[in-house]
Amino acid sequence: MSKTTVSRALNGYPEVNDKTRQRVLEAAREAGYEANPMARSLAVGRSNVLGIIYPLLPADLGDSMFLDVVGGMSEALEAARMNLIIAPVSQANELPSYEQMVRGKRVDGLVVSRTMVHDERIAYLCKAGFPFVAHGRTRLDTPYAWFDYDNESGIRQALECLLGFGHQRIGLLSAPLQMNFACQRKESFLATMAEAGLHADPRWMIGDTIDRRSGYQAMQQLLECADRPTAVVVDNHLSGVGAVRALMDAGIEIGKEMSVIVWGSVADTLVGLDVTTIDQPDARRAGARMSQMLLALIDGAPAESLQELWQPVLLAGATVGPCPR
Amino acid sequence: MSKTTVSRALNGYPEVNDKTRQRVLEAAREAGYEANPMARSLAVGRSNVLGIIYPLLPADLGDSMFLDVVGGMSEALEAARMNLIIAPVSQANELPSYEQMVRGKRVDGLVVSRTMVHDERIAYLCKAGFPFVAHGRTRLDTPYAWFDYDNESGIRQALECLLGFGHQRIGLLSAPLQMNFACQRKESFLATMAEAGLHADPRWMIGDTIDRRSGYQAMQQLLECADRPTAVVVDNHLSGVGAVRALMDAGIEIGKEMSVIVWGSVADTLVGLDVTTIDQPDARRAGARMSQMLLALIDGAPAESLQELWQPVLLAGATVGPCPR
DNA sequence: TCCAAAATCCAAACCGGTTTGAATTGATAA
DNA sequence: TTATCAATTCAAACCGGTTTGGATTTTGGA
Repeated sequence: MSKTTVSRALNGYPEVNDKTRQRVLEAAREAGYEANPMARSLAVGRSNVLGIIYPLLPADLGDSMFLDVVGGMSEALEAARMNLIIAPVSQANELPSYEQMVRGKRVDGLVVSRTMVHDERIAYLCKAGFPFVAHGRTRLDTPYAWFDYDNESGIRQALECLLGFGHQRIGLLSAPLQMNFACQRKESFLATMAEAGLHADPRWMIGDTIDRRSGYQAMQQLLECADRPTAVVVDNHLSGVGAVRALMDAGIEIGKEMSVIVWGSVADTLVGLDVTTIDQPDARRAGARMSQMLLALIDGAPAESLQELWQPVLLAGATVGPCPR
Repeated sequence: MSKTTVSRALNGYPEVNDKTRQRVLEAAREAGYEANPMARSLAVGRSNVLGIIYPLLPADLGDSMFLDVVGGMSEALEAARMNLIIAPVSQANELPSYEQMVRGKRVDGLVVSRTMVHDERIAYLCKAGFPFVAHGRTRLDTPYAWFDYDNESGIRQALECLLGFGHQRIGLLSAPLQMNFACQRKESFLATMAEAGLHADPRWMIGDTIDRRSGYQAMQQLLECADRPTAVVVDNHLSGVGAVRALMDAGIEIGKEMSVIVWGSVADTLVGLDVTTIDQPDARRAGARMSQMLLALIDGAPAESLQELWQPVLLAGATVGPCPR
């Protein structure tokens, strides 16, 4: 029996007799044989693996949502008999890792997370013509596949809520503005405030708050303002945790003296305080969707047909109350 | 110029003229050439990749320590020009994934996390003679490489602390006892209590508390006891968060009416409450160490020389106080 | 019964590297 | 000058599969 026939029998090609196929399958099972995936992907030019390059930040980042998204991706891939790998890599090596992945053809497609406004990783993948789905958008002329939550809508919901409670002096804590989500959320913040005829005081908008410590410090800084705001929106949940903690430590009554809305689910993190949040629901389903999009892209679907915007939801908690005085 | 020479020039073999090597390197750089890792590992039988198979639990598990460990592993590997991949996989497919990894030789070695008392994954890897390091120990006759924190010492420290405060009625919330750490911690708990001449009431020892919800419910159950304990040790941090929350909701004054010690850093999670914890310091360094151990193992070091036990540290917080009257 | 078409099988080429063993070149010693 | 040995280089085999193109067998219809 030749290699050819065995290969065909195992891969379900039609030009092999049923009886022969049975014999082959039987023998394979008995010997515990399984094709060497290296050899296969070398021959076939496809690895049946999708990848995520995960940049390791210096600070802590217990990004619980990340694991959910990955979980969803992975589940969806099991049905397609594909695998997912995560390659954690120090931030400095991120771009080289992309080049390595692409040139080495270790994976058939990539998911790019934490998109920047101007993202060299995405620029590289576009230039190289390598299939990818961006988790979050970026500034780019050529069409590309992306999945994102609607930053504008989320901020608008939050501000409408605060405005409804009579707040007029509203602050914003932003992640670094090179990050696309931070940029979009800030722009939406400014636009919505302007529409409402309100002044967005620059002293109330603090940037580069991406972890607990910086969130804590930013809120402290805000509290020192002579005429501090009566409400604050925090654009990422780690900063949100720090900011809330700063309020607690300062003895400020949250939801009365100062209202707070945080983007991202703090519910899991902050025990004993029901924070009003802008929530991105269905993280797991989102991951599954991204897998499907990437598979479709690899199968030749046009990138411009693979762009999806999901809606965040404002979850009312106890950290928003009427504007004091 | 032949393939042979090029291959040797790029891989730094000595039997190639310096002038030739320079020419090759130059040309390679210019063409942006890089060897196809598939082809290489097919030929060489080594992939230069280490792996972790990450079982996706049904419930949430923002296991922040996991990311730190992975970060440390990855950093240590960059020096050795190797890569790390994490393959997330649904729990049911875990063992098949191990078989696939091993047979497919996709990785040169594996780290097994969340070890069980009787662990079929480890049994399989031993039988297959595949290099691995266990993150946590297991019950096994043959020697194997492992890295772990000293469960007995941690529990002993916690109990000595509580005993020092005069507590005698002490409860324990345990993760499922098939998990090795839970089993060891419970055994240490029983042993230490016995040594102190104290009775460990079965009603105060609750099992299967592995996430926030189960931790919450377990603590509720404990509170319903007619003669409830005055102190509780929780053997994992997610349950700890739930347990603390239950105390808060029940209006119990933590550290006065009820003392609590939690294994694992809750510090990040519980804002506004300084929990006494049994901490496993240096998660990042621990990851790095595990990488080194695995590399040594692959290079032929004997498994029995690669067993390392680090010491947890009791971090005093505000959740432990004198035994109430 | 015989022929064409379809079904089935196989040998060989290929994927892109590494490694073996032999051949060529250059240098040193007799 | 020549024999000897080391330094270089290269052709070919190999890793373990897939795929092409031709050969062989079966099937179906005239």
